[in-house]
Amino acid sequence: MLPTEEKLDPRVKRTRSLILQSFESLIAEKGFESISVQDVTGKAQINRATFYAHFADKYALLDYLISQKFMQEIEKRTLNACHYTPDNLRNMILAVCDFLAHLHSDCAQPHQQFESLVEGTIKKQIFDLLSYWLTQTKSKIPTEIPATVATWAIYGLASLYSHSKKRPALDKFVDDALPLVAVNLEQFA
Amino acid sequence: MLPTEEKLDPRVKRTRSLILQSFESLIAEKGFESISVQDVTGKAQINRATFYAHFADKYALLDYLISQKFMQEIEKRTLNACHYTPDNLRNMILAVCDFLAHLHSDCAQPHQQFESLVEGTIKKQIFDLLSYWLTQTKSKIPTEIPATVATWAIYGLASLYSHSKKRPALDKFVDDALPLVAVNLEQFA
DNA sequence: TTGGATTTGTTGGATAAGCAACACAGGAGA
DNA sequence: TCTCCTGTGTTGCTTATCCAACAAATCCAA
Repeated sequence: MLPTEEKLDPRVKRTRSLILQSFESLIAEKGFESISVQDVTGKAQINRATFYAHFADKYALLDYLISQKFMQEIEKRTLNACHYTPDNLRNMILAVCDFLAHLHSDCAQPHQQFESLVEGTIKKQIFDLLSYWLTQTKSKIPTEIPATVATWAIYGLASLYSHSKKRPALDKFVDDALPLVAVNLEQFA
Repeated sequence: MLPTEEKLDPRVKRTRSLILQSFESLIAEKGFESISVQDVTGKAQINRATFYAHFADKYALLDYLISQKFMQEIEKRTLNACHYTPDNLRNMILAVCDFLAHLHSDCAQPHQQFESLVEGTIKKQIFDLLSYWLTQTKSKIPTEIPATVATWAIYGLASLYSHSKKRPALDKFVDDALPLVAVNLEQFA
């Protein structure tokens, strides 16, 4: 379904990897908002023009980075090629919570702009994956509305969890939250 | 005198660096003799043809690597831009001993071929540096013969030191050895 | 507000790296 | 011996990256 590892020109892989690495460390160091494209290319030791051959701007780069990292989180739990079950849903919620929690500890001063960009990217990913799950069932039940509701609910829960001062035990948290999301998806189980 | 850091195309720097890194780790892993050019380019993730744009073969690569590392050892002790004094000579002997000792602990099964290639490369460097030192004096005394004698003596000493089962204290060793080399260079002091 | 400095995207032409194919040189085994 | 296999250098062509220069946008202090 998701061929993350395509056969690419080694130069392209190398350049992307250099860009991503330096971008990631710059985010940790000084925060997304204050990073310039020149900072990234300087640290990566690539030409600025080359950057623009890969990404439209630093927002596209952030989108790509976040997508990549989140996808890894999903693949780690082998949620990328399955269908809807309450247990898979539970694991997805865990994945999003983990992801956001790590993100907040890895990034300097997460400001509003950064947070909402991340939110957009992640919700897009969640929605696509959920939609895929729900269409795996033979029935022709429309998926857009339930997938939307679940997506927002899941992200909202993970956001709450990752921002809470003293984070509750994650398992307990998800135990409480899961039913409220699952109830909207029962027909696909 | 020795502009190690020229302004090069970043692609060239990157490629050389990748080649050197993978070569170094392969030497540590399986020894120089059994390394193929394909091993190096495979690990470095560069094209084999690109390798040949930089080095004639793996022997040229070894020569380059050893030269580089030795030069670093010399520069670390700021011996690259000075003239002959007994103290500088002492530091050079220390540098060669250190270099060979580290080399032997970093490389898998150092065989005869490897050792003699290293010897040739290092002696060339020592000779050039000594020649430079000796010509810094105003006098027109010929330098070739004394530089040669000192070069071989220094390398011989370092080889003895680095191969000895239980290495004696380096300072003591050099204290004993220094006068035997210095006696031939007194006229340049 | 103005003006200088910095950053942003973009372009055309130069150059390094990638790739596939080739002939050739050992080495191992039937 | 013959063949198979692996590694070596080399070549012509393609593609990605580099570079310098540019106009436009943005910022910031005077």
